[in-house]
Amino acid sequence: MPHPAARQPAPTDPAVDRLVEEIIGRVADKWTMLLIEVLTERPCCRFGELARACPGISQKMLTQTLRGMEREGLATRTVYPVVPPKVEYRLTDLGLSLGEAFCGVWLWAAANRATIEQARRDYAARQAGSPP
Amino acid sequence: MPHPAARQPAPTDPAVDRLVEEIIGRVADKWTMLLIEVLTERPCCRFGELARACPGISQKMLTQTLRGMEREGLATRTVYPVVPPKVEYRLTDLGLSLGEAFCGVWLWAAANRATIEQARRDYAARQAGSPP
DNA sequence: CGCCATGCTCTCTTTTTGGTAAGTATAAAT
DNA sequence: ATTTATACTTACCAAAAAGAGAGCATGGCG
Repeated sequence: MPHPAARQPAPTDPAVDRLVEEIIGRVADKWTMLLIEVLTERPCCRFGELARACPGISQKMLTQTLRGMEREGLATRTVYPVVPPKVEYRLTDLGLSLGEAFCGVWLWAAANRATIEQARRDYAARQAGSPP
Repeated sequence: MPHPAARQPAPTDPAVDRLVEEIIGRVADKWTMLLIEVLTERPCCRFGELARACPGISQKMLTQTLRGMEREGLATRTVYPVVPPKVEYRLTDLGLSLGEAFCGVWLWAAANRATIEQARRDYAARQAGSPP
């Protein structure tokens, strides 16, 4: 999605584009982003800690998201063979760098919040006004 | 999701956080991103042009995504009352700036493509190796 | 007259996603 | 002997998202 001027020297290879889109699709979901945020602030967390830090997430989604992050190389999972079980999660450098990259979108959203809310109101007003 | 060091002067208000997350959820989907890319490269497109530029998108999804972008203030929709119908879409400044913000993630994905693919292979190998 | 082009909109079906709840393993504590 | 804690996994079900395909409006064209 880069601005033309910002695109890397490499030519726009459609195959690369598709791959990048797929990666973004896998990586840019709500829970992954939240977990990256949590793990950036507290670099080493157990499963239960993460669950408490993500209000509203179900165990299933948490497990699923963490497994996905592990698969994509964003986080590591360390199992201590003790009982009761203990498992720790950390971001990899890759995960950390994704957090930084996503930072731009986060700041954009924060900065343009008011504009977007106004746009929604305008849109709603137009919808209500024109049909009659 | 900002890095602690990069967070804006404003304190981390949880209400703002939730709003920002919601905005990102609405704005950061596959088709919206693709459309922003297309409309950045070719600033004024008709519906049919956009459909052709997004291989695999259904009419329904295209309409739906464009309406969403209009609602959030990312794009404008101009209807020419002719027959057959003619409708033109353009990015707003907000839409353009989102493209720029998202550029960071795009570049991250492009730059780390190989690393991620390797991570996936490693993960798959670990899965295949340990169960037995 | 009949057909085409365009940008939808509507309905129906399939796929995907996510929630809930129960089950598992095991050592230590009571 | 029973309970507790932890990190899952599995089965089942409901809701949401997406795809397929038909229908619509209408002026110009042959």
